[in-house]
Amino acid sequence: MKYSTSKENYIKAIYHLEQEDPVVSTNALARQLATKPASVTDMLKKLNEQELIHYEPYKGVKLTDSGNKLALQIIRKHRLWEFFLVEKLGFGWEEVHEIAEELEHISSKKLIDRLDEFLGRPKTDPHGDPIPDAAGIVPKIEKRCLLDLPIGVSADLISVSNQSADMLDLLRHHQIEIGTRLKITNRFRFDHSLQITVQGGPPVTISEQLAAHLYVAWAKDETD
Amino acid sequence: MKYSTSKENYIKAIYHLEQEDPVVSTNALARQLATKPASVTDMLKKLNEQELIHYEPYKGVKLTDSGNKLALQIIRKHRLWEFFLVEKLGFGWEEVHEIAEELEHISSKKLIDRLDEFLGRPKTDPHGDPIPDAAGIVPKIEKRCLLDLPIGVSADLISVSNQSADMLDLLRHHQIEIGTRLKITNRFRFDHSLQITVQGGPPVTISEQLAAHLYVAWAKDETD
DNA sequence: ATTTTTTTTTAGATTCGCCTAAAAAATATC
DNA sequence: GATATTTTTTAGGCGAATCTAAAAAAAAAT
Repeated sequence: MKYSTSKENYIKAIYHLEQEDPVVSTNALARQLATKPASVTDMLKKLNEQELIHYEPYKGVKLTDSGNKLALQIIRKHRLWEFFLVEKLGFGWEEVHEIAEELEHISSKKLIDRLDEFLGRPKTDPHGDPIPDAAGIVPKIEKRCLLDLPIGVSADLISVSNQSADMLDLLRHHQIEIGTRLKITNRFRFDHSLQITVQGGPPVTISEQLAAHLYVAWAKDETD
Repeated sequence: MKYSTSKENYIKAIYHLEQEDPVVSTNALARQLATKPASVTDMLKKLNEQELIHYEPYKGVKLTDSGNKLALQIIRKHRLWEFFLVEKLGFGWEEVHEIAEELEHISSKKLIDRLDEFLGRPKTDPHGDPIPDAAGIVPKIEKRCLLDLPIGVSADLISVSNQSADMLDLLRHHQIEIGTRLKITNRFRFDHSLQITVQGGPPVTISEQLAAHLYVAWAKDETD
C-alpha cells in the first residue's frame, strides 16, 4: 500500500507522540505537524477509514497494528538515510534531519533494503537512535540518562535526545560525540550542574539541561 | 526557488521533447506525461506565469533560460541517483529509472553536490547518458549509432537509447554492456541485420532494431 | 452543579493538479 | 477557398490537504 507524504507524516507524528502518552490528542498533533486542529480532525477521519489508526471523535487517537508497522518503516528509512548522509556523504549531525524528512518518503522497499546492506546494517543513526530492521523490530539499546550515572563510573555516550544545531554546537565545543567516554567527577547541588571528564581529559562543567539530553551506557563493574 | 514535483516533471518532459523538436506541442506533452491535453494547458499557464516557459496559446511551448537550468538540475539529480543505485547499491540498469524518478525531486542542493563528489564526479549515468555538472553544463560525448559504424572497425559501446527491461535482457544475453568493444563483420541487406563480434568473441547476429538503439565511439584509425 | 475555559469538531472556502465535455482555433483536404 | 479533421483551449467539477470561523463537547474552575 502506498500513502501520501502527508499521511505518512501524520503516522510518524502519532508514533512519536505515543511514546510520551499512549493516547494522542488532536492539539498535540496539530502542534507537532505545525498545522491547525481542524486539519488534523479531517485527516484523522481518513486515517481511521484506512485503519491506520483507532479514532473516535473527542477521544484521541492510537495507531493500529498496521499503523505502527507503517510508522516503523518510515522511521527505518529516515534513520538509514541519516546514517548514509553522515557516514558516506560527510554531513554534520545537525544538517541531516531535514534532508531525511524528504528521503524517508521514497517508496521503494528494495532501495531501503539495499541501502541497509550497503551501510553495513547499522543499529543506530548518527544521534544514537535505534534503526528498526526490515521486520520492524527496534533494537533495544540499554541506556540511561547521564544524570543517573553515579560519580566516578565511566560510561559511553550512546545517544542524544536533542539534535538542534545549538546543542550540537555545544557538544562539539566540549568535544563530545557518540561513543565518547564520560565520567562524572562532581555534582553541584545549587544548579545541579555536573563536573565531568571527557575521554579521560581535564574536568569540565556542563549544565543540567545539557546532561538531561545525554544518554549513556555503563557496565556495573566499569569503574574506570 | 522550490517547485512541485508535478511542475518539475513538466519541465523535464519539455526539455526532453525539445531535443526532438524545438517547439513542443500540448499533445506531445500530454502523451509524454500520461495526462490529458486539457490538464497540460492548465499547467502551461502556470509555468508561463513563473517564467519557466515561453507559452502562447496554440503556439506551443519552449523553455526559458531558467526553465532550461531547472531541467538540467533535475536531469543531473536523476542521473547521479541512477549511478548511485547501480554502482553502489548493485541495482540492474532496468530497475533504476523508476526509483530515480522519485529521488530526482529531493530538493537539497548540497545533497546532490556531496553525492556527486562521493560517486567520483561521474560523467555519464549507467545507460551512458551524460550527467550535467553543477553549473548545468552537459559533457559532450562523441558517439554515433552502431548502424553507422563501418565494417571492420572496432568501437566501444557508449550508450543505449532504450532502457526497457526487454532490451536490457537481450543485451545481457549477448553479453553486451556499456564499454563493450563491438565490431561489425557483415551486413545483411534483406533485413538490415548485422553480424558483429563482442569483445573479439565469435560473430553473432543482431537485428537492425537493436543496433538502432546502440551508440558507439571509435577512433578514425582504430582498425582493430 | 453551574459557569467558564479549553479542546475538538463541523461548515464552508481555497489551492493544486487532474478530469470530461464542449467550444474555438489551426491545419489538412477536397 | 470552403469544408472536414485535428489540436488546443475553455468551462465546470472533483479529491486531497489545507485554512478560518463558528458550533459543540469535554474538562476545569468556582
